[in-house]
Amino acid sequence: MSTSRRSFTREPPEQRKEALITATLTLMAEAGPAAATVRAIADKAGISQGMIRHYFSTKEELIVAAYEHHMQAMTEATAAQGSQTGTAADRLENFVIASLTPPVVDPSAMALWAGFIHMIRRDAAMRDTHRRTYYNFRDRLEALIGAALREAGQIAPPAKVRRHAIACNAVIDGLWLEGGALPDAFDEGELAEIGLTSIAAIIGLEFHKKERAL
Amino acid sequence: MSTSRRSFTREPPEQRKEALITATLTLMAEAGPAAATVRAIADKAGISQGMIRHYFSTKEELIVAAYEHHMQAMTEATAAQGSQTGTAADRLENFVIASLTPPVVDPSAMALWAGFIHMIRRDAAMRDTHRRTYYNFRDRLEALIGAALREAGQIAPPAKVRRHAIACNAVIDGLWLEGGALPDAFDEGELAEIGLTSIAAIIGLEFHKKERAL
DNA sequence: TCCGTAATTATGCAAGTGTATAATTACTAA
DNA sequence: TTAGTAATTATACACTTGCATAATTACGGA
Repeated sequence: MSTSRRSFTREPPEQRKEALITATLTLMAEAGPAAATVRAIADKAGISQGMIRHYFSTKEELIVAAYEHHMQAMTEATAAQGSQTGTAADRLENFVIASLTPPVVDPSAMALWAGFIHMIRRDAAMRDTHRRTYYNFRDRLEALIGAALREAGQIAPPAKVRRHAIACNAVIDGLWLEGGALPDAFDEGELAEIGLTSIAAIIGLEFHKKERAL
Repeated sequence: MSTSRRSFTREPPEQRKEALITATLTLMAEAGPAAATVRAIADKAGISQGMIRHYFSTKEELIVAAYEHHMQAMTEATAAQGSQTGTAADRLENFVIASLTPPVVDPSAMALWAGFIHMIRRDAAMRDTHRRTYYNFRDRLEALIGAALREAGQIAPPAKVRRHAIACNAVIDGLWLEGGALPDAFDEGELAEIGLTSIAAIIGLEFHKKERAL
């Protein structure tokens, strides 16, 4: 009989990887990057630590995958709420609101992001993910701004729309950051309201939707 | 004679603390938070590791002091360039420009900041420093905005000036972040230019200074 | 000049780290 | 039913970590 090992079932690679990634993100969000050790990750995922090296060639690689996962989740969260229907201005408005309210604005999500972002200077894969994520967000914003301006009958040179997108992106990022870092400093809905007002001023357009319920 | 120890001189506590703090910041900026071990810090500071526990009750305490130091340096850098003389609009303009050009905008400074900021959720002292730093920056911005508006003969309700300050702060933070994270994505002076244009639009004022040299 | 004190160095320690490897076990296909 | 194989677990290893403590040394006041 020898020593009794814990029983296990074989699972598809994608499921195992996802479990490891989720465990990594949970640990990092709850207790910081330092808490995401191979043993803690494996424990939280309910498997043995050998699995990390089996599915990822190194812990570093798992971290990169977790970063990618987190950023994709945030991207999807901003795209979820009806950025598809309605006028361009409406879609832009929804996009901004989604970006500046929970669950996108969230202390855990912000801390997680910060725990990753300092790595982009030293890790090429992390840098690449950051670059891709940033441009993806900004390009979507730029498309919405351009469409909203055209919709309002304004001619907008591409260079100007680009600068608008950079500026609006910065407003959103800044407010998102501050909402995550000091959650008690802002009333509910305040970040979105300030974001919309600022973006309207920057691109020279007004949003027409009625006040949202608080 | 026994074993030969390295010779040393006694130095004032402030000097030792500063050496340790500087070493910590350098290591964290160059190689990330994980590289700032007690041994590496002591080596870089040119003293033995026992000094860390002698001047700080724990490594954590040194990290907090280093964070405080870094944020104060950034604060001073934004205050340096003539935010004292000239019209309020000029001072606001200088403040924004200083915040959106090197050495404030800097990949190392940004990575350093990110390496710290994820700790504010778990460490009360870090959280306190962040809160203080954030409000200090925003309050200075709010004062400048209020003065600039009054100067232009506009009446501005305090609540409105507050919202303006939150928004302008977000623009600056966002641009600062993006400039540090993707230094090649923006031309020299572009961040400051976009920042000034956006802030002018948000508070409804124009900056009159001539174009700055690139 | 010399002694006491505190700063400083050196060393030790228990715990934890990522990774490598060996031992087992579940599942598949014949 | 039974091999074979790949997934999974368990364990070992070399190294690093933060902290504690003992041994030394510089310096100021008598």
